[in-house]
Amino acid sequence: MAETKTKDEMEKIVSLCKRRGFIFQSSEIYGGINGFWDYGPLGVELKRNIKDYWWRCMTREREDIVGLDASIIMHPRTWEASGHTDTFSDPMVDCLLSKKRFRADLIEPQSGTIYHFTGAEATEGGNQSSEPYSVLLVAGKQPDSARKIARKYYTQRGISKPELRGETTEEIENTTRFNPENGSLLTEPREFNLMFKTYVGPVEDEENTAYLRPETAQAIFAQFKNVLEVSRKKLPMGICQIGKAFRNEINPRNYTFRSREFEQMELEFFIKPDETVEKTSNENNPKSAWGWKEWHRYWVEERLNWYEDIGLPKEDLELYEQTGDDLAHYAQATVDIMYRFPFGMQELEGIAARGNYDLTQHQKFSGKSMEYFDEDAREKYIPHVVEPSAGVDRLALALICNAYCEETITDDKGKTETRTVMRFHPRIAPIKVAVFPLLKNKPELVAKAREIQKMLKPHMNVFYDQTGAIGRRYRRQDEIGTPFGITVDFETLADDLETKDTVTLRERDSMKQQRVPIKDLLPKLLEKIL
RNA sequence: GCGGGUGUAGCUUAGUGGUAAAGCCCCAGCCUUCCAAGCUGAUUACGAGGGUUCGAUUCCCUCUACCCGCUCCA
Repeated sequence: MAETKTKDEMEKIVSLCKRRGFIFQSSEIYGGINGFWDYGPLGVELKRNIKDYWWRCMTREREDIVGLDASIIMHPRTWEASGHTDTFSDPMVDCLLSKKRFRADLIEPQSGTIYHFTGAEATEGGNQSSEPYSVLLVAGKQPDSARKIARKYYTQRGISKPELRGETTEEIENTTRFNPENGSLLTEPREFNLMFKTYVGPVEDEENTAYLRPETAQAIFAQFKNVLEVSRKKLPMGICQIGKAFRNEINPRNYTFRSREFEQMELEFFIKPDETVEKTSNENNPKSAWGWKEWHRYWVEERLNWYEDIGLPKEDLELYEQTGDDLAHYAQATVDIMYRFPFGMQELEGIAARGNYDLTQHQKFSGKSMEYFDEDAREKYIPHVVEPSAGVDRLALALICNAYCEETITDDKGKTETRTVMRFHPRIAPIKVAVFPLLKNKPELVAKAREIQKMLKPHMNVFYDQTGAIGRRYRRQDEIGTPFGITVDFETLADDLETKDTVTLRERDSMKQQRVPIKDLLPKLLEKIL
């Protein structure tokens, strides 16, 4: 069933998400707003199930991790310490000829001769341009190649067969104002600030500038000492958090994949520095000998297993190890967990070994100690950290893409039709079970179905439906990924049959049904969805 | 940010310089003893603003959103 997910399919998925209430465009009635999305009734359940399961696996079922829910707006110094104020605002330049965009600070300085032109005149048609333009000619190239570039530029601007005007030359060294690929002049550098800016208090001035957090992680570092103390944990220990983050993406793309407002699930797992590990490891506890490499590998494995646990197949997941240029300057290692989206292999989660960079920075900027006293080693140090950081919205999209399936089925009479099924893992399916009376105009069927709905409701998301033919109701649930359907029929009510107080339990993927005593329903379902 | 494409009902599509049609979905009712049956009825749309015009969903301009490519991407 591993059919290829095409772009065509992506469109169907987007359409289904809207039609059934998973995802809507934000502010749609006003024409929408680029990079923002809303989750409808089913989408919000899906997201909640994802977050709940992550939270359960990260904190409740572990003894070494605790939670945090920090504010979105923090003291602006936070972002100076983390480096976001600097690195999240890159000056960018565009090539006037090719329109290609560069980061101004990454352009190699060049030396050579600048050819300035004051304009150009068309040899045909008679129109002209008085816009100045310049081309850099590096040593060893013919002057005509500079003129050729200039003619191209003016041709682009509507001057046919242009004759160049006002040529002058200038020697220059180490300039970054020209495109290294073609010599064309670049635009003035423009700031691209990727953090959302706002003002704390009603007065809008520089003093009051604050930012919507671009990641949840920094609050964990900032609260490290507080949380460590109240949690009464010893290293290694982790602090995790789920919350909104904001990035002014230059170009949001691929549906909800790259949004300007998104939700993260982040863990900062604090560990001993490798030097300390050597001193304090003991034979009874193998993990005590783990340095950052072992912990990093451990978290990659943990997270990979977790994705399989909620239904993403191994063959559609891939690990990508960042190296060299990709790797942030502070990171010792980063592994991305990628998923095969219909639009390509894309990152779901990054697991970074960040050394003690962040805590060191916050110690430096706040003047407050971030040190930890290790009782085994009898020494103080700033803990190191491994950070698994996942995107909730990306994961929700991955799960939707993964679940989407169209299958051709043939009925008893040999008629074929298409069945659309969302094969969500029961654990994350928005609705766990649907309850139907076989017919709605038989009060005793309806009453029994309502009774079952009431019984299950406190334990899971149940949907009751009595409209139309039973087959239609099954298909409706298939399309939103409800894994189970319960139908009350006449055999449920028959006093003289063994089937009294049994119902049919239909399984979404196989469409197979079995008769189950009503009293067995709850344990049977709970076992599947937990 | 650049280039190209697109925007008519919840979805998929017709169509026209004189305010719009259909299928599916949805809702109500009837019917229906297990996989989108049938019948009756109902709601719902020309992305926004401006211009040309007696009159614009249609032509023009601007904006916006979505898709593709480039770019960007902690």
